[in-house]
Amino acid sequence: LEEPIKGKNITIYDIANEIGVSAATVSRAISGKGYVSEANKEKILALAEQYNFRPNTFAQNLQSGFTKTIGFMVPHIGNMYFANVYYEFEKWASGEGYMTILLNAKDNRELESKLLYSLNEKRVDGIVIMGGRLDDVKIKKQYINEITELNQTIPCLLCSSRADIFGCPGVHGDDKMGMDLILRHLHEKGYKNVVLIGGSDHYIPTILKKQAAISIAEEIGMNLKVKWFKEVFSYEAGYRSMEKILEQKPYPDVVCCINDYVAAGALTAAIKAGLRVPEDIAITGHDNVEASWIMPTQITTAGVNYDKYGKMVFDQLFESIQKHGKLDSKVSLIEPKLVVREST
Amino acid sequence: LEEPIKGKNITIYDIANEIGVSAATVSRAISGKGYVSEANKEKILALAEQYNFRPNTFAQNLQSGFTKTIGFMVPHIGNMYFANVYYEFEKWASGEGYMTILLNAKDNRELESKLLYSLNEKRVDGIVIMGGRLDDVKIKKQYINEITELNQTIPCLLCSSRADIFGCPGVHGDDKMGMDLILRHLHEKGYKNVVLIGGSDHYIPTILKKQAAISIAEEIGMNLKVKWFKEVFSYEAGYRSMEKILEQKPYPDVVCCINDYVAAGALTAAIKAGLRVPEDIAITGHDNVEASWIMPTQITTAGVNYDKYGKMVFDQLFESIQKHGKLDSKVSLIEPKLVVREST
DNA sequence: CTGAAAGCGCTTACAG
DNA sequence: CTGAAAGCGCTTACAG
Repeated sequence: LEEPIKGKNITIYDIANEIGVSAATVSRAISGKGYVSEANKEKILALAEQYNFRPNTFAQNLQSGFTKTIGFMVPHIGNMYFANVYYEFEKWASGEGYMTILLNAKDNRELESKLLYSLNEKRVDGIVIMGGRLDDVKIKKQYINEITELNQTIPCLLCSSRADIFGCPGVHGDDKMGMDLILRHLHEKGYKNVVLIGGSDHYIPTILKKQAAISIAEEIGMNLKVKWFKEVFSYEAGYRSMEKILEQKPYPDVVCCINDYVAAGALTAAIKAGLRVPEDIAITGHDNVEASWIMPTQITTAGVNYDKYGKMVFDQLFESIQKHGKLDSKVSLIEPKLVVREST
Repeated sequence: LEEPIKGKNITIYDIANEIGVSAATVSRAISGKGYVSEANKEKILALAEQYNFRPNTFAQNLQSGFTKTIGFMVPHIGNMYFANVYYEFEKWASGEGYMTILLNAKDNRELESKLLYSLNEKRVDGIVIMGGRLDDVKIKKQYINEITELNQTIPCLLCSSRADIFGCPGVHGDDKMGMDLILRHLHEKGYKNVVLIGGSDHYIPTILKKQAAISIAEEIGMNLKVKWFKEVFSYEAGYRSMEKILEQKPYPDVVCCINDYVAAGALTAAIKAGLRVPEDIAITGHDNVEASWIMPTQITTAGVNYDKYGKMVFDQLFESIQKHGKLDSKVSLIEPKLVVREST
């Protein structure tokens, strides 16, 4: 086998010359579009194989205008919630021949803008955004416009319950239903006094959970208090919040946490304080990430169907790409499922 | 401000026509390379700004041959070891203007081949590979050749201690030193009988740890047994292995786990069995991922400096890109650091 | 300092 | 079924 000269890539012209046909014929043979005689087709494909020929993607892109590349921006891929969605998404995306660029925006709003800008320059075919500014209660008009405008050029899909204010389609977990499942489960188990921790009134998802919790608790007759402390979302937040809660008796029967990281922290603080979970105090989480099942006392949580979530994100984005970003800005909700474990 | 017509992208020709200069001049003004009169430059940049003009990346790529894109293949981004390295890598990569395509190979050797193939087609500027076939003791010649050949076209960087057999540069944690740190720490603490679990003789990294453990234990005079059970690497593996170990008395003083997931499983099994950690039995992990510090009994582990690891991976790959893949196949080891926690 | 022209590698009507 | 030609949008010697 002759090796192509290193550095010089094989092109359709090389193949065309060697066989004595035109580049157009080679192109047809390789792409499988248009007529080519069987004889020529065979010769061309054989030589292409031999030279290990790959059509130059840029040239193809330049022609088609598509990159078959998608941008995916998360705050931090080390957060298993994002990692899980990404993993499932990538499966579907690569199934359709898309490659995905994964960006960590580090919860930095300026950086988000920069990254979106470069994704735009890169001319990806579509963009998925999770977290960051999407969840801010107070959000600069400019940060909204940026995404609205971007969506005119490149279809965007937002993992947010209020994707519509950005004029984009959205996919999000049904947090209200999640709270509902958890509180009704606790109610059935006979728990009466519940405290909700780990959120803040600066972030949409935690506000929605809070509102849902309040109205459901009222409906089923549970005594619910919301205690937002300084730290939010994290293991640390859960740990500190639980410490604060245990400063005053009587303790609540159960502590509902805004997510599983908070729950893991709360669980640890409870154990350190010498309490038994769930006998002395019960704990619930949200999202069903690794943190919830890895704990020695596994945590009851509202499970996200990540497979469905990732598929929905891809499907919606794909549809929007087909429609050149003209997909309406409706939000698809992913139904959670109650996962009962040892902590309740 | 006039909006460009939707769908029709602004090109240097549009700008050139409107101002009455040639496309070449516009190109020079925008790229900043070559001479342009101040007067023209100003007009051009102003109009570019107004139209929000972005040079078409494909056209540029077609010209330059570079994509400023890197491919990064891991078995599963939901494993925090990979997520941590990726996160740090991406930071440095985007600092240098590279975007990174993240691929999950799902520990499927065939899929790995496919993904590498498409990365090749995509003409990324460089490729990072973690896990998968790199760690197999028995590896098909074809799987080795694939990477060796790929590295001729696209510089590859392997996160493996034996990158050299693929003819590629490598970066890897110094597992031998990690075992050393852990065993000496245990020795100092007075532990005598240690069992190593969670690995298998089918995977290079666990074999290296095993060999290191055996020779170090002998050197410092500890009694070490290696117990590989059927399952490996995972929380489940740790849980089952610990169960097996607790079937027979006397228990070892301490169980060393091949990684933190295994350690988390082992810890949980020990707690379920009514043992106190570390009083009744001590446990250690490896890698310092979330699983090690999130447990209510935090796990002593060999900490990877992920920041340094990610930077080294990028630096080496970048250097290899500069040298057109002609970087020698030496492996850079990242020094671990002992992280002492509650489990010992 | 500027423009005409060639070239990067492919695709796709169009004419035959 | 095939080839000549134009075009995708940019860059870069080259001549002026």
